[in-house]
Amino acid sequence: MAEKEISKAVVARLPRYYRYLGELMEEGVERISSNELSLRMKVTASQIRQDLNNFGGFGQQGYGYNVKYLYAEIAKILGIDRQHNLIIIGAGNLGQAIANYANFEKRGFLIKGMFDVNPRLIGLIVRGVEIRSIDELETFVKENDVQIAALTIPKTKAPEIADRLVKAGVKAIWNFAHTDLNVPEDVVVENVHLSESLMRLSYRVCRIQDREEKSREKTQKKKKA
Amino acid sequence: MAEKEISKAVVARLPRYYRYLGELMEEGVERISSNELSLRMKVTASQIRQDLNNFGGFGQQGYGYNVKYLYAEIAKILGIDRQHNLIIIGAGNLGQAIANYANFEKRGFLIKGMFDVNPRLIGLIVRGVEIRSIDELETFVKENDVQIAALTIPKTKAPEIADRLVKAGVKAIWNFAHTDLNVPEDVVVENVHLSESLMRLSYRVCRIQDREEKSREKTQKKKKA
DNA sequence: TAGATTGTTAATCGATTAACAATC
DNA sequence: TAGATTGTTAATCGATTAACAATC
Repeated sequence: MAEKEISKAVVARLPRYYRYLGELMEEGVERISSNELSLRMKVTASQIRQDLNNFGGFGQQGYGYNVKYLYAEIAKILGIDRQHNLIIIGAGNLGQAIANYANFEKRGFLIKGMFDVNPRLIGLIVRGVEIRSIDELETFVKENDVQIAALTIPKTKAPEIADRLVKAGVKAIWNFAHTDLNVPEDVVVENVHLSESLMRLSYRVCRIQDREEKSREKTQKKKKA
Repeated sequence: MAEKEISKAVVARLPRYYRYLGELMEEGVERISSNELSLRMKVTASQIRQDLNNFGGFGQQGYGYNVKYLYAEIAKILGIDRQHNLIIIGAGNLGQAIANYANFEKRGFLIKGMFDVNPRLIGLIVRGVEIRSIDELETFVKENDVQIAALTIPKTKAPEIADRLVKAGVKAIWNFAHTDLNVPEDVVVENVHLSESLMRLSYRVCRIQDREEKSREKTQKKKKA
């Protein structure tokens, strides 16, 4: 009965399935075959079936998948049917952007508090959540059963705060700081490195620009010849 | 001379190499072997050498890699030695967070303008950049040679704006809207789906929680026995 | 030269796709 | 029952790791 470890690639795709199923529900679609879904999502039907079968047989031969049912099942797998208490460290624009994103609460992510070092921010209320001094961090985490901390602070402070969070009992860090964090293996870190994302974009734009330039040069040559 | 296509996985790792090399430079380290770097980055030395050799031989046998040189070479590969003109569509918290991130300018990303539909935001200046009405979008893109647009708007408006951007000549979209975009193949889309990132985090936290619960049950059973 | 470390080829591993029997 | 579509096994493809000859 040893739980087979699910590959990272599969898990990474689940939220996208979830999103498409949500859209289908909104459209009033009741059932969908892996083939139809594959056309919408631009992946292979085979991959969809393989991915889902890592977690169980959610479909029915000759019928396909019941949209509502599959949607609920994926929610369970992702754990967004449970409640997660969350805090945000760093009440700058990025921290506030996260606090203001309403849909998180629908998915079970409850923002319990925000923290900052800036005295001008402390005491302010963002979306019903008070910004507190970072000094209160440990007490607050323990008293409010906080599992997840979003880290939207400069990279210089991130490792120290990460340590404090782990010691206080936080189980997961959603890391927006531009640095990697070292945590014990029973603590989860999910990185969102925006600058790296932008560099990947830059790489791809440049490749296209270069290609276009090259094809222009070719036409130039042809004209001369 | 057919340029071999570099795999997505390799490109995805480049910015991380770049970041670590930057840190090494700050520490005053002049050279580094693939093995030393592999220990720092927690990847295999083999992978580092393979990755880099996709773009050329940047090292020297018996010596390793010159940090400064490799740093500069990766910058060239990623195209962050060139200038990219960027606009931000959506001047909410997320848009302002991006505008305020100073380091982007160091990497050649120049924020030319911000756009919003909210009349109360239009006219405001964020980090020296004026927030404009979305009506001015097309004119502005053409007059300012804008290549990249960051899309920090609700998913309902995203496809329409994406179309307008493409028609106006934008070559890349940094998409923060919670939806996929359809664009011609010579236009690049880099997605940052924060909600999906948070769901992946949720999945991993739940697995750890479940595991801990199970091991607690086991000890419970042992006690009874 | 001897030692170190790359660049590169070969071996392994894992993920994706194809195929089809099972079954609704 | 016939048709459709899953669940699952097998085949393929690609990415990672290991090994080592080349070379500084």
